[in-house]
Amino acid sequence: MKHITIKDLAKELGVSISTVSRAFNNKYDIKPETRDLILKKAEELGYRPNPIARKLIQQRSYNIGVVVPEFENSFFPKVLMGVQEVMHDKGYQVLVMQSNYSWEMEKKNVETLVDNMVDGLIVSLTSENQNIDYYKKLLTQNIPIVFFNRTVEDIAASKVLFDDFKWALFATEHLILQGYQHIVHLSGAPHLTLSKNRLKGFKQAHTKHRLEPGKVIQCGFRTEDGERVAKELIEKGEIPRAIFAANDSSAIGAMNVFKQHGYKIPQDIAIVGFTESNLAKHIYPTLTSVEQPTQDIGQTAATLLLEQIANKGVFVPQTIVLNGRLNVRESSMNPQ
Amino acid sequence: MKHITIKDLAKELGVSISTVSRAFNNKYDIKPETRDLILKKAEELGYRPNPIARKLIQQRSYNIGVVVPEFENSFFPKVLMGVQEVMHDKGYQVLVMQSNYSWEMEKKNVETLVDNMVDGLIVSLTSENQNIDYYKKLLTQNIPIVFFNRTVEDIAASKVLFDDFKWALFATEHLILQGYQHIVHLSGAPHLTLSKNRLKGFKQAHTKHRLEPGKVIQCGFRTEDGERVAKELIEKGEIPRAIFAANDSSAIGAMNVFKQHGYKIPQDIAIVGFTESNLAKHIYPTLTSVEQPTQDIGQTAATLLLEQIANKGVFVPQTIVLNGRLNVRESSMNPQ
DNA sequence: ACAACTTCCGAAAACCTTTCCGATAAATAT
DNA sequence: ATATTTATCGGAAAGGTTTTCGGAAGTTGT
Repeated sequence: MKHITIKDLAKELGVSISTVSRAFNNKYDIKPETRDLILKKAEELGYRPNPIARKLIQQRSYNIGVVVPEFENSFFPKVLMGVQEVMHDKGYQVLVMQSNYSWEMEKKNVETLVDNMVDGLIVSLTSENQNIDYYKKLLTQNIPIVFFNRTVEDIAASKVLFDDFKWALFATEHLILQGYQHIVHLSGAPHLTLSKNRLKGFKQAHTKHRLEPGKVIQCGFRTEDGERVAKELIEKGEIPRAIFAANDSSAIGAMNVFKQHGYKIPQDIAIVGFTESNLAKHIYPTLTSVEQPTQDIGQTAATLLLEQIANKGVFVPQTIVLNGRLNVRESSMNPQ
Repeated sequence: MKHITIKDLAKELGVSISTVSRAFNNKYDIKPETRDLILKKAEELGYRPNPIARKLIQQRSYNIGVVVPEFENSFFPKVLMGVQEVMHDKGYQVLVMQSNYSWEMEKKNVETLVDNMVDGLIVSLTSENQNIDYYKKLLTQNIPIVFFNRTVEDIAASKVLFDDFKWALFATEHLILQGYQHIVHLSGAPHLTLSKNRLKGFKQAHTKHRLEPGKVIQCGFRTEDGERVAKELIEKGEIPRAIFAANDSSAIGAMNVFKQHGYKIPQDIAIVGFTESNLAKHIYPTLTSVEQPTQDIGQTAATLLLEQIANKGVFVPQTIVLNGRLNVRESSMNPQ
């Protein structure tokens, strides 16, 4: 017993295929009574239009695709929630693929999504150097894309971003105002704009408060990166008074190593992180961190994409920058 | 300028459509030279077979769908990694949908996935009572499904499970062997088999060691559930010597509340959790917890599904139970 | 030299829908 | 009463591929 098709339903009712189709897409040129009749019978037989065939002829799917590097940290899952919320409201389904920080896989993911005729894409780049020509080509083919979180400057697409510079400045300033000097920055993956901007913010805070430029250590985003750097610092005997890390994972990695070696947080070393992992308020001591409006990021990205899908062809790329919050916790409170 | 189709490519080369198709599906009845010629030209023109059309006629997609309740906790993302690993190896793409702990959404997700002609499904149930008739229908329609983590007994599908009973017993036993008595169990959502089994394990540990039955408090899986229960216990003045929680989130919630009220962990109260959240080894004190083989769960689920896809029609449902590990940490170490 | 295979390829059907175009009958206008 | 519009429907093309079937060569066997 195979799938029941529109033909079966039409024959069953003694009407033509086109009429059934009209009923399902409720077109104007069908008598309301016959429409109801068809819909009722369809329900009865369990008929549902085959979306594959529909996609093939309509060249659209009412699916949108989201591509993220990972969802092990809570950041991406949370923005995903935002995306889903508005998309489901509008009758879209959300297909998610993770690229595992590999740009080859990212490309493959985007390709399958496009091949599956998603009506649009929301993507957070794995690397800013790697696939951008491919994305530009996609854009010229008029496929709606909005980037978030990790993007690249010179691409004419909509983006929803976070003001990394501003909030890195605030975070650093917070440390300065707490009376800390000689702050060290553990910077993120150097090729990402967000790393660069956080670094810039760190530097700007120093010049603003007429301090010597703070020390910068190339670190990375993973817990192990933070651990490694902390160990190096301990070996060299260069124990900083305060640390501003480019994200929570590296902050926590460093913090743990320092704790293991007997340093007290924040008495000996103050620490602030970035991007509010869900560890921040549970770890000991609780970690001061910049919180991004994750849900909101997802929602605006989705809304932007929807607009773009609606006015296909005649849209102007928008860049929306969202606001955050600095959650001050124990790890950065100067005890004196 | 539209998509380039098989027809364009055929005309360009002066061969028939069928020959081009044969080249791409490398069938036996095509001359190797013409195949190479076609493939080269295709590369040149940027032609790729339209998967929608292909799905429509082949009734298969080389996509598989995964439906999970959420991916905010690291559990599901990690099994997802396992799934992706083996699926990508075999040339499958993985579409992920989250049902947000709503069985209506779960059903919708499964429907879109099926409509999109995924070759199979891997799902973790949101509720064990709600959609199971629907799943049974799917099964009779010969759609390969494997369940994991949250499943239901009387359904003839493959499952990959964890021996919650055994590991709950071990976890409780660990507390007993550390010298703790009067252990309280914070149980999970009562309608889930995994909650029941963890509860059973808790009880079994007591009878095995000839102890009074331990107290059970209906709690839930979220951090707030643990917080609520802890507050209630404090109000009533019934401070337990040890707690075995049905998962890490509730354990952590309870732990935080107790800590805030001045109780020392583990000196005053020992705690062990379940399912090794990524908080466990970062929180203070570090949390003893049962670790599930997440990656492995994903891999076996994927392998099982692949088998089932291969021998469609003539397969016997398999249930695979995987082993875990008890990570003993500070929160349960009896100081004396 | 002729039959019987191989090897390679083209034509056309099939997958399931939507949509354009035209047809019929009823309703309105003249 | 005739002409024109409106409401409703059916036929067929289109979307892009795979696959079955049959045919034209070339190859082998006797």
